Amino acid sequence: MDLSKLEKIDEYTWTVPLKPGEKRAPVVLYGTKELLRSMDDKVLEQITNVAKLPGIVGKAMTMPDAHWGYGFPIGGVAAFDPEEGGIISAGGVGFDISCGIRCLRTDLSLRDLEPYAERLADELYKTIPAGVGEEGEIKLSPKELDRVLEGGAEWAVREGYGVPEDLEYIEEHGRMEGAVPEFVSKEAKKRQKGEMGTLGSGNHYLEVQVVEKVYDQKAAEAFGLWEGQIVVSIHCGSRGLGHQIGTDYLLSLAKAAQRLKIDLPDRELACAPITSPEGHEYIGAMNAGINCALANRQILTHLTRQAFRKIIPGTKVETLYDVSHNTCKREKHVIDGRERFVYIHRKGATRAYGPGHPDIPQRYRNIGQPVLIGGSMGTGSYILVGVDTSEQRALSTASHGAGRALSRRQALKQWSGKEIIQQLAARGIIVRAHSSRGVAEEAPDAYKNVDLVAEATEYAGLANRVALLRPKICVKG
DNA sequence: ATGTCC
Repeated sequence: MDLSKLEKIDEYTWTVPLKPGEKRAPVVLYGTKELLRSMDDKVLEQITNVAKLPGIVGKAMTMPDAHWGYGFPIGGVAAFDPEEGGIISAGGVGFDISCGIRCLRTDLSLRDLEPYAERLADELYKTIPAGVGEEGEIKLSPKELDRVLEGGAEWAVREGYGVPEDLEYIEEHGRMEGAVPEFVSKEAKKRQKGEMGTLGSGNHYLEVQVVEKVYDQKAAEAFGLWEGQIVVSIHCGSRGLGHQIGTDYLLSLAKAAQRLKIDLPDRELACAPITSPEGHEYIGAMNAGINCALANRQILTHLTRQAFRKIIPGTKVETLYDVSHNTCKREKHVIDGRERFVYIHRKGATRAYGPGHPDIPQRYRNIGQPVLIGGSMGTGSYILVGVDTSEQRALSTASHGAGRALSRRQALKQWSGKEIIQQLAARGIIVRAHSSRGVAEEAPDAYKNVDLVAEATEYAGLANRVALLRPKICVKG
């Protein structure tokens, strides 16, 4: 990104000056000079376009891990007020609705794990269905799938995939209100009927990780984390169903925008007023997509427990937290000095409530919401905690991952999957992948440095680092 | 991300 187009507010906060006559909300980009410089100019163009959408309130923002996406940048955040003609956009949520990370803590230390690592890797690879179009053991009738879309992780626990305690540590207690299965197309449901409890492909993964470093002892204690401990991170979303909802509603919202003569700065920003029929339908379908993803990660949690207990009997595997990073949620915030309900698009961005928020599980409430930043394969991941300053700065939002630095195509040109797996093995990381090409696309160096993203997230006042996780086993689609 | 072009 060309930094000369930006105005520096402080080392971690940048804005774009308004051109004469230009009408839009303020744009704020969070991140260091180095991170911003490595971003595509498209990120700036896209977030400036978002700032022009009807009914936007507050600022259009990008997180330190932002990169070029469909319509909205990934790492883009924007809130809209329905009472001011605010819109909802499928491109502002992302195709993989409610893609997110579930983190599980175990009672194992790295030393406990080491003798079993290869066998556990094989067992996880066998147990966790993954890959493009890959189906699992669970086949659902249309009726049963509707129950998934209404019930989310609650449905999964009811069916025996996990324990009620898991639900307490999932956003929305595992079930998103306002899901309307009737607004999800037959096609979307057809694609999902065999895909519940599957990991998918692309940047999705299941990693067994060790807590390498604790930054904040008090928060780590509250989260049940200690140095040397084994944890598991599951990164996946709403699979074929979410993707199909995105495809369906992109068209429907584009038609609505045309009918209502909404002046779109970019065709990819197809949107409709929150209060319009199309907007209303998308919200019902999107919430169903969120429940699909929450149920999916809940089933994968159950499968992970099974694999651990088969190889290392008696292992405790508890849900630390589950965050979504592709959503649009109705939340109460003070904007322009007034409390109001707004619809916040967080695309490749994580909700990050500071201490005391009632939606944080009791156990963590005085500390803040856990924030999970997934790293690229073979590097590291971070657990952070929400802070007070994030509300005013970014409507309680933080980064979600490392963010791509190279496109998939560029990555494929540079590496082969085989060499990446060998390189990681030499560093003690066991990779079990369904696709060698997928591994090349996800090569560690195709991503930004996650350490810099986590550091910038903290210094920008969005969330504080609690623990650094290093991968030991990585299962990929 | 994605039954990576029904």
